Amino acid sequence: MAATIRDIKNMTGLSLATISKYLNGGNLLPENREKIEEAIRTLHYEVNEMARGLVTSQSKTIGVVVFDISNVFTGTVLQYLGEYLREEGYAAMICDSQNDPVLEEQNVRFLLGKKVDGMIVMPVAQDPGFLEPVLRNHIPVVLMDRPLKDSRLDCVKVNNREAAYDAVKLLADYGHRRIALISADTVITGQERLEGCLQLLKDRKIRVPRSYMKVGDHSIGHGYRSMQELLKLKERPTAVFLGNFEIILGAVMALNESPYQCPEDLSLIGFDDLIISNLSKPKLVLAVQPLRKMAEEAVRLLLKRIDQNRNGTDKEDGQYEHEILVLPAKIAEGKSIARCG
Amino acid sequence: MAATIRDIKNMTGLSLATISKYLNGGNLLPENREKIEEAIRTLHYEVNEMARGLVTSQSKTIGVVVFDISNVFTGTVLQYLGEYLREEGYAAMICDSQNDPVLEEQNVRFLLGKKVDGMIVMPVAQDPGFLEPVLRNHIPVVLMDRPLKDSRLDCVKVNNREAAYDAVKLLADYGHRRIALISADTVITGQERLEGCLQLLKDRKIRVPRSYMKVGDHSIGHGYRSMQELLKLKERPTAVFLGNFEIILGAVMALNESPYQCPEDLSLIGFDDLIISNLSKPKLVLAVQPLRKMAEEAVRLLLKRIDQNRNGTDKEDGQYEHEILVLPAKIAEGKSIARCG
DNA sequence: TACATAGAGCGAAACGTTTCACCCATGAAA
DNA sequence: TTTCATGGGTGAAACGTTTCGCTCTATGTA
Repeated sequence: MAATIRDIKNMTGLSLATISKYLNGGNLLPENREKIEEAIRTLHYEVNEMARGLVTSQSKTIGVVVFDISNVFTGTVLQYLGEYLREEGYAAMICDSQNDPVLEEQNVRFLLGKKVDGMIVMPVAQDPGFLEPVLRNHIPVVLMDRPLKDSRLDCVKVNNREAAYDAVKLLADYGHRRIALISADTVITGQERLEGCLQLLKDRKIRVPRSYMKVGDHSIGHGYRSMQELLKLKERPTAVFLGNFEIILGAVMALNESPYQCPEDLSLIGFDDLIISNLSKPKLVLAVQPLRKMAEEAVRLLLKRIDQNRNGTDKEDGQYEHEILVLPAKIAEGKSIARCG
Repeated sequence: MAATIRDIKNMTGLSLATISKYLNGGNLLPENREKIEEAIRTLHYEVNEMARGLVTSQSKTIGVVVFDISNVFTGTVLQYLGEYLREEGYAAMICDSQNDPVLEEQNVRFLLGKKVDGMIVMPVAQDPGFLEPVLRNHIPVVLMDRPLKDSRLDCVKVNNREAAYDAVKLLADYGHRRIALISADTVITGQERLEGCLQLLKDRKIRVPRSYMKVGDHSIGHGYRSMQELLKLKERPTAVFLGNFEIILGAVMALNESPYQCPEDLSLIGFDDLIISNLSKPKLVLAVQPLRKMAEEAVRLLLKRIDQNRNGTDKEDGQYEHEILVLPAKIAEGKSIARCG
């Protein structure tokens, strides 16, 4: 039904090889170039990527596996990933793991069957075992956001520990000593941020009562309940660190329902995207992750690996030194922190 | 590098045809079946979908084009779509149009080049022209959420008009007469909801002052500002209809920052997902869209079309009667509406 | 003039499947 | 005994590209 290269051959009288050369940007006489272009136009010809893929053994398709597609963080990253991949002619096959390691493993196998040229993975599992089939097939993988303990895996992440450290430092610099943390220990990013917070508190010799440590998961509910509980304490904190977007959302809701004001009664600093800073009042001080940059670097790194693979540049057994790219989250100014004492 | 059907042939002594038959679920002697299975296991064989696709001219891939991947509504729909497609062995290639009609058109062409078997589109353009190349190639398309004026296009959507009508009716039934609307006219769904609201107000002979009509877009900002303005009016409304998720988010934030309480001072009813009902207090009354059902039906319909296409069941020129599936949004109970007067 | 060189084009083989038409037993029905 | 269907199996031709090695012509160089 659809036009093929052979139709163009019949129309122009040129050979298949020449037409193929044209399609792949080779040199030919302007005259022939013209002919081919006209044929393509009138025939509505489009390259059949499956045939091309069969011979080049490249699908020009990247598998993307995300821990949860239905949240804003993931959505934003996917948006940027899509952009950069498209620029390079790659399509993204996106699979959602719904925070389920079993589903995640299935996703990886599924994409492998689809012959993707590479994968970008935001993992849910803490153990890299599920990537074994990918590595065995020498398909390049780049992790995002969450590193895994395997020396063969590249990763693009954010300096969670340092950024969280700096965030709490800011609170301390403003004179706060009663600092509460609402964060998560269910994922590595949360753990790292927590570590950063605690490190600073230790460095500054600031004691944190048990009741100020609200460690749960990255959910609206956890943020909401934790903030409610904090506000009920006899000795309320004067400042709170909020570990991610969902936690911020929940915590701010709880605060707004209370009689307390930010920053007069409570200073806030948050970690994550900046959409929220536009809507919350006063504007929140935030450690902002460079999502766009992360996506760009992940794509760049993955495409580099793919290229290395094709040119056999990789060492014996497809082993190369893995790269861990750590991008800095920057503190964006706002008005949610008041001087204390 | 990777094992092929030919390796299996060499290992088992069977013919290519027989092995292919096995792969596609044909009948063979248990003995041979056994042999093949062992060969597959030891060779780590996996079907090369590109070769298969080339001869069957099926990629087992569906293109999904969404107006904006970075919001929760889209994310949730994508999650469900992915599930159902996967069940049928299809992968999803997702493209984000970033609310830009130009990008949308590019996305469609790009996916066409990738030889997708069908497309699911949540469109940004109001004009169906950008789907022309798809229709010309006889690739089935199913629209979601937003119908387009073209008799050849199937669509799965929600009864926005009726649900909005019912939502406002509920407010009226509770005795409210000063009802404000925060909604959008920039997309067809918003327009339909608006129409539903206005129809009821007309039926009940309830007058709406200009200042109660907050028509903008489906954004947090619009919800936030509109609510602020409504609360500043000398004659405040006693109830407000909130047109979608983002508007709810913004409006509730603004309300929480104000001295007014819901539902004592202001009754609320919202349109969209139910994540928010868990977090807002009091629990919001919502017209909930059956997102899961929508995804299921869209996939079912699309796969039906693909099947019809293959079996040549479609009428001359690939014309069949299009289907517009309208699913009911249901009002979910909550506590955000108080009796009035 | 002779000779190398580069550019443009060509034919044919390959990529890894599916599928068509055909073959051969085997066993049941006539 | 012949005929016929049936189940399991086969070889070879597709599918639509890319790519390898070759030819031919024109151009520049000695």
